Amino acid sequence: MLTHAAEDYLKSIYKLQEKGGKVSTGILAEFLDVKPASATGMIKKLKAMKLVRYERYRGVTLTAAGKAVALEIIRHHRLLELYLFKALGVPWDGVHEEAEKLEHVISEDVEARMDEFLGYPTADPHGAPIPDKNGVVIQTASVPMTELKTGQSCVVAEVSDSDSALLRHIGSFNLYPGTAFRVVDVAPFEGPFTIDIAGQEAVIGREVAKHIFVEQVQDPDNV
Amino acid sequence: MLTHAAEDYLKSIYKLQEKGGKVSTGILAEFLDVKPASATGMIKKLKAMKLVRYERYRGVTLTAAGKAVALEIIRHHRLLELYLFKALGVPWDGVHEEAEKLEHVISEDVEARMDEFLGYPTADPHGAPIPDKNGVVIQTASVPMTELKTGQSCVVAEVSDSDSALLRHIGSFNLYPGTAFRVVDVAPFEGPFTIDIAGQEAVIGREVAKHIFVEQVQDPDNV
DNA sequence: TATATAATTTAGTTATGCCTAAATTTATTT
DNA sequence: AAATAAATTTAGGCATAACTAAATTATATA
Repeated sequence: MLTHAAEDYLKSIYKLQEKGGKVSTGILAEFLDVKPASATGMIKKLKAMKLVRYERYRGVTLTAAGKAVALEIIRHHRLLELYLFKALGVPWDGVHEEAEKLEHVISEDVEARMDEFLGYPTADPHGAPIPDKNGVVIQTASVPMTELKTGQSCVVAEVSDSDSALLRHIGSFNLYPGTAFRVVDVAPFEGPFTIDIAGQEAVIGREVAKHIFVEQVQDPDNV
Repeated sequence: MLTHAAEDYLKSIYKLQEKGGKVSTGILAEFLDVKPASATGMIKKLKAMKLVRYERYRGVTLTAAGKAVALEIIRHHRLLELYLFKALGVPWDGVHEEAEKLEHVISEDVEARMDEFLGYPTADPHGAPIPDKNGVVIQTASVPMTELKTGQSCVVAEVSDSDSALLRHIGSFNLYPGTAFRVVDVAPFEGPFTIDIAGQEAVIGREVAKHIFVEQVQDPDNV
């Protein structure tokens, strides 16, 4: 069996690999809040287990076996988040931290039971896709809210889940995945977004907007 | 924070202390399937944290602080067992193993939510008492089934939870906590018990009977 | 092309928690 | 009271996973 640390490394490599191919030791170390030397050490162990491809100074990528493990852990994490949210009422800004500990520990049996209880869901409370039992992920094409222009309408697809204070803030505007809104104004000089959410206006700063991803963008001028 | 290993030691010391006061290093090591030298090492660390009282060759006991930690872990474990059983349908011979891993990892918040969901229960699926938030345990006066005589009636109070094959076997007779039965016959020379469970007869060997604890014993001759 | 800077790796250290083997202490017999 | 048996402790190791500091390699700049 893999150690918790090894599982965390594989999960992180997967996530970093998604946006940019090969993953450097430094990026990986930073992502895991660990010194680069520590990352080198773990990468070597993972290579010996044939879970990653690696050449010194050349970065690391997952093998098929490594990717399968990474997706299994991510599936655990996201199913747990949704289960904690729906079955136990844990607030959406708290589920990430809790799932981070549980993901390494639940059995496949319990996972299957949660999956069934939830009706085989495809997204977690933050809108992130839940890989299926075979590791298939349904990716949606979403863009950061920062790319929106005045007048555009869209739906929240996903929100970063790592910062719980940020999640509480976003939640205070009811900007959950699935929520529709329209951009009323974009202030100049990198200014904030004023948006309309079901009749309620809200002002969203750029730093916050970076962490909100939207889809189904409709430009009213082209309709 | 305490390590998982330290929590397991405290839990074990508590359980051994219940039946027999001071706990020797050897007994503790055997219980945890660890070498006595390992137990000595951990005991010293626990003493430094003021969680146990200890003098070499004199055995170990929990301090108030240590007992509080032990009861908290036991509460986690038993609430988890019941939650897995009731909310997710995990069979009663599987909940122990799963809870053993989860007990060190769930937050107090999630524990409180499970407690509420379950309606503030007082016993786990095997009949073991669940300590309350303040560490108060309601002990019931139960006796091993091996002490029963022909003709006596009683109710199952508790069943050992550590051996899952044994639990499956006991479950096949429907001998769950709360189940009433009457002793029809006790075979001589340490022989098996024949019992009547709601009209169904079952033959229970002595090794199995040792792990079943009963209460409310009624001797029909004295009624 | 040479050099400076940044990234990465190596080597050696620390801490936890387990192990075995040998030495020591305590308890039990005779 | 001495010998034996049992329990306990000490001492020395192993594995994991982090760290720091120094050495090496790659990349960018002049």
